[in-house]
Amino acid sequence: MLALYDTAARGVRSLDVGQDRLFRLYVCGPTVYELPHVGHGRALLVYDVLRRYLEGRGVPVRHVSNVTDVDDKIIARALSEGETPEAIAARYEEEWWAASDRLGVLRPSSAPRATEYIEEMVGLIAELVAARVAYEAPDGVYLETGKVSDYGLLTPQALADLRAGARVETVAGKRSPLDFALWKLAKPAEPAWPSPWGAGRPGWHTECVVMALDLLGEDFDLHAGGTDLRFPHHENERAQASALGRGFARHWMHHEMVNAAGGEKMARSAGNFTTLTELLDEVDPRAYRLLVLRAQYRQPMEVSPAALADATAGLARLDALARRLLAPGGSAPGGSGSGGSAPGGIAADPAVLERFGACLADDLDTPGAAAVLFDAVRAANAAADAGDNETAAGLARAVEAAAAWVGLPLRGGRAEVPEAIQELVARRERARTARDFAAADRLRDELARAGWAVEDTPAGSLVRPSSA
RNA sequence: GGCGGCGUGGCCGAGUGGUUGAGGCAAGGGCCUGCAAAGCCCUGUACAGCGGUUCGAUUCCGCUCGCCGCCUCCA
Repeated sequence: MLALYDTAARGVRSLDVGQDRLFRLYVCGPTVYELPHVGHGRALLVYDVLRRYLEGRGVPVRHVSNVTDVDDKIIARALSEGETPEAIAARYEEEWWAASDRLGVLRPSSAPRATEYIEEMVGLIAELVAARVAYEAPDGVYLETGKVSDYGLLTPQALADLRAGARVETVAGKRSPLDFALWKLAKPAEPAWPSPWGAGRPGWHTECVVMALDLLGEDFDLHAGGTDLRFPHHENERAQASALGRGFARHWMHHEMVNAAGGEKMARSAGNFTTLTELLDEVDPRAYRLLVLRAQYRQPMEVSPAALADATAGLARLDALARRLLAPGGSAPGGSGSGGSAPGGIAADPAVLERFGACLADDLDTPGAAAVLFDAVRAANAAADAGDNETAAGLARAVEAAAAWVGLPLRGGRAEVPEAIQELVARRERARTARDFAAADRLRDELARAGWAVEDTPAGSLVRPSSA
């Protein structure tokens, strides 16, 4: 029912999922110190699709995703903007959820903040110190990675090589460059919490372990995040659990990054989008979802104005199908021939949904699933052209259901049409009936300038906002 | 420097050791339409280069070139 590439196993492996057991998912969330960018959007969408796939299969999912609200970058931002770190974190967390909502991403079951877990983190660090896998240095407490027997599970390269080439930051008292901070002693004016080692704040890698174990328990099903988190973040997370003999993630999933057009750096001046917030102001959020779906999650993906335009066009094709074959009664073109709304009671074509689901189950092959979707669109339109409304309706219903499954609601319904626009449409209809096509075309131009597109169908003229 | 990944038609993007190359966008031709729009039908000498393995490679192996990521900021 689901196979995913597992970073630890370095291959695609089946996951143990079923309707009778809770699927426990942990996704690394954001550090809230700036506006989310398009890459964050991809991350949100990839795991949203995974979750919707499972839930659509009837699998209950507990989805935990943290919010890092205490961190060096937040502190730096606060200093540069003359605000408190708390205010910075609160503001950008709000922006994060706003963008997530606009994308139509389901909120996690739990979204704990790091600052809500300080005591638990101190407790875990104390355990690590007691187990002698962590030690105190002048500026904090470090985990001694050399004492974790399976350190490097997620990291293909030999740790010796890794040590050799890396920028090595010399920290007095650190026993190995690979050792990482569990607790950072506070400098003056920095946010601080009490601890047995002095006032300070937790290192970044500890919150996820503590939250995952607390909210999901040991041996949870899947831990996910961007490839950039594979090392050191995820390696270090699991090192802590491993050092204490706790079972951690059974499966590790990493999605690839987003690139700008042609390797160009994303910049507003280049006409690219940099923040997700900006992007969502410019394009239909569903178009970005479709763009993300059309790339496999383990492949880098390009986000450019051209790519977004492409996705927008594809989305318009889906919406056009919904408009033609799924629109509720009323002004929908009815009857036989080239149009007709779906006859009631027609079920979604099961073969389409089956093929669609099979693609998703196969390492989240969303490009394949999209191909199934668009195949069905063509078949539905062809059936409708041939007057086979029953087949057309079944296929259209399947398209609608499949798209909705991955969080892509289609817009087939008539938009609210202002009275003035309706009047222009009516006048144009009268002109056409009178075969005064010059007048009809002038009215169509007028509607276009007002942002409305007209389509003449056997059942009458339809208008819609020209952007849709 | 080390490690990993990628290079498929105008663009995006799947996929496969073998007579017939998913899907989308764009383009050209046709049908439909008063004209459009939407839709349908048709149209594409692709797999970076060079070697190797093989009866046969785009698909496996090696090398070269190019691009990208990671090597304790990072989705």
